[in-house]
Amino acid sequence: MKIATWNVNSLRVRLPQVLRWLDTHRPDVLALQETKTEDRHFPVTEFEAAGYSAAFCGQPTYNGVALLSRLPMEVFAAALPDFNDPQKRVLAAAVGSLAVLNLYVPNGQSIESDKFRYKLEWLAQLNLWVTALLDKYPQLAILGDFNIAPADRDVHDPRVWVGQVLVSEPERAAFRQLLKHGLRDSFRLHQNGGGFYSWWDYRAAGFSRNQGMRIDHILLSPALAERSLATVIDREPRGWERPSDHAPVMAELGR
DNA sequence: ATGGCGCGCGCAGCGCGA
Repeated sequence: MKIATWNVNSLRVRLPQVLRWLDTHRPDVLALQETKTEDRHFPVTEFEAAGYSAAFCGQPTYNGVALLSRLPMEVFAAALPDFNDPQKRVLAAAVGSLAVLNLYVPNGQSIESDKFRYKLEWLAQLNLWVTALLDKYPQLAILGDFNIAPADRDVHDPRVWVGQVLVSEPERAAFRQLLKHGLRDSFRLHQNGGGFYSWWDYRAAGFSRNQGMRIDHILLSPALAERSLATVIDREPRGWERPSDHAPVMAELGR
């Protein structure tokens, strides 16, 4: 089984690339973030023609998440519970024996910003929810754009980013809190080195110089981590014409 | 070196992303 995540930075613009990538890799589930697409405009028929059913939770201009699946899918949440938030950043579904939680974690903008406080509150509420989810769904995968580089090896030049949003200690502490539940960063089950990124700035030729960050993740519950065969960041679409600034990340599960 | 690009919105240029 293959599950994947991709921040597409507008599904309207990136639809041909998503269809191309699905056709090549045929994941069972693909979680999308930053669809920036209202539900009434979601390209359901295009994905159905490709063999995927779709669940989506969108809004105009900003945010928006979706799940594509080749297997029957039953949505059980479209928001963080007990957290009043108009921003569409969460979509959770049961797919076969798995529970899949698609997240678009707030960016935070800057440490001084109100948006940063919102990010930390959002992450705290997520941590509360994950405790309950793991009880109910032992086979839980949490995937998406976390907007957190967990460690300095996930940042091209940590000195430039010290104390900034995406790498600050409070954000990393929230990420570690998720791992304390027993969740594993699936990429790190298979690769210990640095220099592996999932996002590169459009500016300053970030991709061609591999100046990026690893902020898109697939976390696996203990039961799923045991089944983990591989997790790869596919850099290829980042090199296509008019790319998203994020690359897809895909995990392969055995048994 | 904090701009640099790309997106939506909407028709100029701004807010936002990371």
